[in-house]
Amino acid sequence: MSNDPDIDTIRSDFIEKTGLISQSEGLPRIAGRIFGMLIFDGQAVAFADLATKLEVSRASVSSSIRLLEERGLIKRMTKSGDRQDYFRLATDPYATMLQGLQKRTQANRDEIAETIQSLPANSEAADRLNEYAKFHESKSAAIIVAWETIRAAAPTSSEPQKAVLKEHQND
Amino acid sequence: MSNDPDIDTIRSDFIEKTGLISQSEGLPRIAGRIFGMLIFDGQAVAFADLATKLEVSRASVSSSIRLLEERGLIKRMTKSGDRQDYFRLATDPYATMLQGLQKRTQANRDEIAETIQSLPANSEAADRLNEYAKFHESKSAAIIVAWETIRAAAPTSSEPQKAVLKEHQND
DNA sequence: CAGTTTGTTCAGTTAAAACTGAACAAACTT
DNA sequence: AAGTTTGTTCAGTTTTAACTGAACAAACTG
Repeated sequence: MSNDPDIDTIRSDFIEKTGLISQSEGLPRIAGRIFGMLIFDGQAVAFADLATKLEVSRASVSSSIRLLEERGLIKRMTKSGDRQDYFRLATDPYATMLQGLQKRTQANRDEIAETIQSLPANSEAADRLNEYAKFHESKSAAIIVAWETIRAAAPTSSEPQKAVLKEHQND
Repeated sequence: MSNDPDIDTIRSDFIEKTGLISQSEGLPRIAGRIFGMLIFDGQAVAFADLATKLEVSRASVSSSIRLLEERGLIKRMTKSGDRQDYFRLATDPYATMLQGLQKRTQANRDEIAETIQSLPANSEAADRLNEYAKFHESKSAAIIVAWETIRAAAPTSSEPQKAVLKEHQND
């Protein structure tokens, strides 16, 4: 009874998974699918292929790509003799994701700290707000730990890029 | 130039902040506001007061309360001689939040691990998926650290509950 | 008992986000 | 130059989630 799914099914299931995971982390589903496709395929993928294979509009690809670039999770590349843009994962996307998460968490903590500062000196609410602030602080600190773990585990700068693909300088 | 905001302004600003923070963590904004109100006020708040003070419908209060109860973040109480339900923060809501986050993160990791398992033995994609799985794994591990930090820091079971308020047994 | 208070449920509305099609500008090709 | 390919933008649509009002059941009150 060999009911092993074929590789294409595995691939698209994985892409759907990353779509859902990303959605739960506050990214649009399409952005997560693009990210998953880049993980799975491993090579630079052409802009048009993203739209075609994911069956979404070029507009959606464009805006999701922008989000992913802004967050530093993917890189845009060019191929000599080809007018299309290509995309691949950034060098260390997971460390970058953790860094982003940590910054947002820290920003939340700071917001709460600000409220505490503005409270009158004797306010009995201060202790409770401080518990809440400490929660964010611990979370932030823990993410830094995770970030260091990831950085330490992945110092191998992966396989060298194919010569024909070169980084696209954007600014 | 004493432009210190009064306590009510500070209070509602804080409640709005918790609403936004919770929203970024995947809870409806109203649930976050309820949570914030319970933090700030420190005492058990009546169901009707939640609806009135937050200027939302009883239906919204009901469903947000349900979410917060399900996640173990708040507790329902009764007051003898009063037919209303009252709500207060659960004993250790932040530890519980971290625990929930950790479980979801671990579930994501497991999903990816499942995909890796189903890949043919020689698949060159496996390494890349494994990086992604390790990312979730590190995140999960780090959250456990944060959880332990919080638990260690907050062993004081706060001030004793007012005698007139008693836990509501729900199942 | 009829009438009130209370919290939940559910159908329907509103609001927010995701997504699309079409127009466009820039860079190319012939 | 006219025509093509490519990615972005933006107005408008679709989808999803949040929220509400009204009906309801349960528990109480007089």
